[in-house]
Formats: sequence, C-alpha cells, structure tokens
Amino acid sequence: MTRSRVTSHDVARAAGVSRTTVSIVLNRSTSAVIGDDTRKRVEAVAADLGYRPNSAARMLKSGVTETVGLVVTESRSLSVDGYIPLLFNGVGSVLRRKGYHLLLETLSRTRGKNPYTDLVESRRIDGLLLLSPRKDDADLIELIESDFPIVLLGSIGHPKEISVDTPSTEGLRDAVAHIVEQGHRKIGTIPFSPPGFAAADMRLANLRSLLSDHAIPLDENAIAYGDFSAESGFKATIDLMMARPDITAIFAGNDTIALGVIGALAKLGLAVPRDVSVVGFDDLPFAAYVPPALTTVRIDGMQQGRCAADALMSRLKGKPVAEPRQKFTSVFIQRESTAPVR
Amino acid sequence: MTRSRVTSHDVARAAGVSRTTVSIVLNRSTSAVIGDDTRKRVEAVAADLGYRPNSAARMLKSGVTETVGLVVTESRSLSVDGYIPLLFNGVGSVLRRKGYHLLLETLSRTRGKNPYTDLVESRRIDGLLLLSPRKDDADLIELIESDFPIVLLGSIGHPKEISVDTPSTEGLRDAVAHIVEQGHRKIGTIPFSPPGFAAADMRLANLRSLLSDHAIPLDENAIAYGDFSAESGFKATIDLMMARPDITAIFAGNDTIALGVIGALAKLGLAVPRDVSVVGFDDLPFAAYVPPALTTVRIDGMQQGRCAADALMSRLKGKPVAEPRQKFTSVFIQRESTAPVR
DNA sequence: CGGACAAACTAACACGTGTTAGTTGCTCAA
DNA sequence: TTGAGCAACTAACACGTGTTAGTTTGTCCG
Repeated sequence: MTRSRVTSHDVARAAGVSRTTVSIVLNRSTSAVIGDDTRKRVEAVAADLGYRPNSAARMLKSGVTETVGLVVTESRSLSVDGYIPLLFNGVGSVLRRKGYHLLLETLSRTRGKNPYTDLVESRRIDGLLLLSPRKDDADLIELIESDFPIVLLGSIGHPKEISVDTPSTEGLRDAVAHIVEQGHRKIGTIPFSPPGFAAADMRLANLRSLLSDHAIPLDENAIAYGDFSAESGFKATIDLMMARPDITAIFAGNDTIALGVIGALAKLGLAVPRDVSVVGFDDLPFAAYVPPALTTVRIDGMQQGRCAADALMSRLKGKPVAEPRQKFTSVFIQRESTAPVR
Repeated sequence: MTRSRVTSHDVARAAGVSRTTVSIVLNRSTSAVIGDDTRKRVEAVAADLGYRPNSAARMLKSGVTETVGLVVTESRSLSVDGYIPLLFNGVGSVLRRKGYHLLLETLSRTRGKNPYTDLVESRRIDGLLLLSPRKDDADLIELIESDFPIVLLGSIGHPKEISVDTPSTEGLRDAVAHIVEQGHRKIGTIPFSPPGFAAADMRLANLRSLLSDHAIPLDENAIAYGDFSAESGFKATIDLMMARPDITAIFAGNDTIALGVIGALAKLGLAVPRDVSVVGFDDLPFAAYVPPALTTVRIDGMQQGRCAADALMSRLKGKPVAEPRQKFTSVFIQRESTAPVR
C-alpha cells in the first residue's frame, strides 16, 4: 500500500500535543477539558493535513460500524421490481442524513446459509433492514430473539419483531368495491410471486376474502402466479385467459406485472379497459403515465423506506422504538384501466 | 454490548494451542507448517464455537476491507430509472461470488463535497464503482490520478481511467436507418436527462450526427429534455407535440420515458405506431411485454455491471486490467412501436 | 504554609487480528 | 558427541483508534 495515510499520531506531533488530546478535540469528547487555543490549533492542523480517522480502527475500538445492512432476499426481484428502488431511496435519504452507510446484500434463494448471519457475526454492520422476510426463516427468528437490531420491511408476526408493513387491506377493499360496482363478477388475479412469499400470500388471501364479502368466488383456475416481472405478467395472462376466457377483470400483483397483463391482452385482441379491466398495485412512478393510466393501489415505498430506517436508527441509539409494528394504509387510486363491464 | 463474541483467543484456549496457530490454520497461511491433527482440531473447535473473525480487526491489520463502493451520482434517478437495478444485479452477482461486499452511496447533486472522497479517505472501501461520472468532477479526476482503484460505468475520456461504457453508436445507427426507411423525416427526441449529463449529451450528439447523415436536421424545438422518469417523458411529449405537431417519430432517452411518451400521445389522441413511431432505449425487461412492444436499442445492464465488477476485482488483485476501456455495442431491436409514416 | 481542588493535559491500556522472528524438541550425518 | 537442519509451534509486535486513570501546574482558602 504505497498510498500513505495521515494518522492521529501525525496530527498530534504536528500540533505539539498528545494523541489523546487530538482524539478528544476531534470527537468533541467531554472526558477532559481542553483549552480553547489548543483546540483551535489541533483542528487547524487536522484540517491542514487532511486527517481522516481510519474507520476500521474506530470500529474495532468502539464496536460501532455506522453501517446498516439492507438485504434483498430475492435477488431476482431486484432487477425487475420497480418498488425496491423506491425503498432504497427512502432508506438512503435517512441514512445519508445520519451519516450512516448502507451495505447492500442480495440473497439468491438457493444459498444454504443466510448471508446476513455472516454480516452480523463478523460485526460488519450495526443493524439490519430485511426486505420480504419469510416466516419460516429460522436464522431470522434466532436473530430477532437475540435482540440484534433488525427492522423488517413486511411482517412475519413474531412478537419481538420491529416491522414496517404495508398491508393491502384498505386500498384493496376499495379496489374490489370499485370493480364489483362496475359490474364485474368473473375475476382473476396474478400474484406478484409464487406461493411461499409471505406478502404475496397474504395479499391473495386478502383479495379472496374481500371478494367473498361480495359473494364472488376466486377459483383456483382464476389464479396464475407471476414472478415480479412484466414478462411473468404477460405469460400468466395468456395462461389465465386460455383457462378462463370469461374473465372481465384482473388484479395484478404489481404495476410492472400489470404492464405485462395489458400487453398480453392486447396480443389476444382484448382492449383495456373496454374488454377487460386491470387493477395494478404499488402505484409506481410510471403508473399514471402509461396508456391506459393504471387504476391501482398506492403504497408509498419511499415512506416505508424512510420509516424503517428511522426505526432502525432510533433502535441503534438505544431508544425504544415508539411503534414496533408500524403499518401504512394503502389507498385506492382510480384511473383509466378499469371500466364498467360490457 | 451484552452480546459477547467468541474471539480467536477463545478458540486457541479451547483447542490448547496458541492464537497464532489458530490464525494460521483458519487463513490457510503458509507462513508456518501446522501438523495435520492440530489443524483438524482447531478447525473443529472453531466451527463448534461458531467463531467468526472480527472484520474490523482484520481490516485494520490487513488494510483490506473486502468492500467496494457503488456510487449513484443522481440519487433521483435511482427511484425511476429501470436500468440501475440491472447494473446492481450484475455487480452483485460478481461480488457475491468473490466474497466482497457492496456499499451503496447515493449522492444528491447539491452536496458540495463528494461523498466517495470520504469513503476512500476513511479507508472504508478497497475500490469504487462510479455510475454516470461527470467530466467536470475535480475530485474524481484527482482520485483517478492517485491510482485509487476505480472503475467508471460510462466514460469521461481521462487517459488513466478504467471504464465500461455502452456507447449508443451501432444500435442507434440501425434505429435511425430503420426510422428513415419507414419514411419518417420530422423527428423529435427526449433525452433521458437535462444537458450536463455526459452520457445523455453524447447520445444526443450521436443522434444528431446520425440523422444528418440522412440529411435530416434535428431542430432545437424538436428536443424536449426528460429526467429519467415516465412522468418527464409524458410532460416533455406534451410540450414537444405542441411545438412541433408535424413530428412523426420520437426517440425516447430510455424505455421508461418511452412509456410516458406513448401515454402522452394517447392523451393527445395519437396512436402508436399508427400516428407516431416511438423508439426506446435500454431494452428494459418490460419492453417486450407492454403494448405496443417497444422498438428499442438494447444495452445489457447486467453484463455492464458484471464487467465493471470483474475489472475492479482484477484491479484489486493487482493484475493489470486487460482492457482498460471496455465498450459494449448496443443493438437495435425492432418490435411494434414503429411503423411506416402514414 | 499546607492542603484541597480544578484546569489542562498525557501515559498506557484495550479492541482482535495477521505476521515476523524466534524457540523447542527431534533426527541424522559427520 | 555435536551441530546442522527441520517440523511444529508460539511470543510479541503492529495496525490506529477511544478512553481510563492518572500527573502536573496553578490557585484559592483556612
């Protein structure tokens, strides 16, 4: 490493004081009183030499890394799910303000050992944000019970969890009411992921229950599973409409899938919303600007990200989190991809 | 810190050897010969106790963090530009394989001091991946000249840079040829960012030059600047078509913007491709599945991410990078959003 | 005049690791 | 017998920092 660095020792020598004094001055520590002139001199010398504390040494000594991990459990979803970038943005804005850093870890489903266990045990991070947690994740449960600071984006219903969830209930209730009001009775859906993914399972159950309130069944053959992407929405729609050509309204698992749904319907010669109505989910930034503008259910990704990061920050500061299980209501947004049944 | 950790000292004591031996065994160091039985015993004890080396201590001693920074200079673009997630995925797949970690930093344009300077000087990262570098970034140039390992995604034309670029030339040439062949002469464009952004400026200049090869001008009033998002594409299109209702073909800065363009045209009562042809850029995962399937120019984000990460990895291993300025050709993809002029 | 006390600073330890320069015991040739 | 050489291991230092427990100097009060 030819690139030589300036240490607190260099600053101390140049300022004619001890290394201890340098540390106290630069950290604004109150463990000792330092004269005003000395303080000024040390600060000037430090700035002059361009001194930056070595983060590794600081981590080692203090045990604080000023870094939090963000784990995306489905690395595949990262590249196609437009919701995740919004989360990143929300999380990032909070961390930047607090001077924290973000370690991004993607986890492919096949891996045996969870990578965040390694992050935690090697003390590389102070806390963890976990996206799309799974109820059956034993490592995760152990981590939660060990009191490691961890905030879930989504919920697994563990008594000790801290989570920021966006249940679909309210928005979806209004969406269903709207669709039923428009006269639709033959309804299909394309969940945003295959079964086993907590949030998607929950939303599907929710949809089924809401439909049954209107005495409308959600048959097994009216469900075609997607996989986050527009492509999966496209293919699932082809399958769905083959099996159930009578369907007049489709609830897409997210807005990206909704794009694929509309694309597939067009391929089948069906216009949206004239022949089939489509409801999206998320209200991604593009939703209002595509043709037809998507009727959808809004959840605010940036806000979810911000809240999760805030909760983790206060947890790291030792404060108890005010609201361990925060929930954001979703809201129905009516646009132009839905219309009365013909 | 109630959470007590097991150190190499604990392992040493439990195995009845010295800490040095533990270190040598677990790092497979060749600086000393360790007997086979001792080695086995140490490994067993370490596994048994669940020993994980403290990363901070290791960083401090070895000077290696096994972490690379990924800086997104336009934090706004993160939430709306579908290309970035693809890059993440490519970068992530390489780093995961090599056991490296990814520190994600977003930079809002307004900030004075570049945050990556801090990352570098506090020794938090071994190397840097920089997205959308700016030619006028003095800190960046200084960093490059100081031989810090840094790989640019995009190019600023510095003699010492290592970069992975995706110039638009080939794909755009074919796209222009296609559009001209279809009889279009009144052509507009919506760059993916306002002027000042190197890649967008370059692409615009490229488009202008390619059009002029066909003796077609690109008037100033045929350009309406976008800002990564579908929303910006929507609004820019409204402006553009107000100023130039004669336009029959639009080159969108990226596929997300193309969505907004098509949405706006629909609002104006214009159908794509019947009334106006639209060419996207990037070939994002949804491009083939929306109606109409986007005619676009493909650049492979995952591959660009992988190559950049690979280049950085070999740079960190001390190997000279085989090809310091790598370029990926873009390729024209004809789908259904373009048609002959009416 | 002596002791108490505060202000201003510092010596020295600890954090947990990787590595260099040994040390110990043993074999084997001269 | 001896000393050279080797296998197997370890003592001790260094990385750069934060902090505890002092030390020195000066002042003030009884």
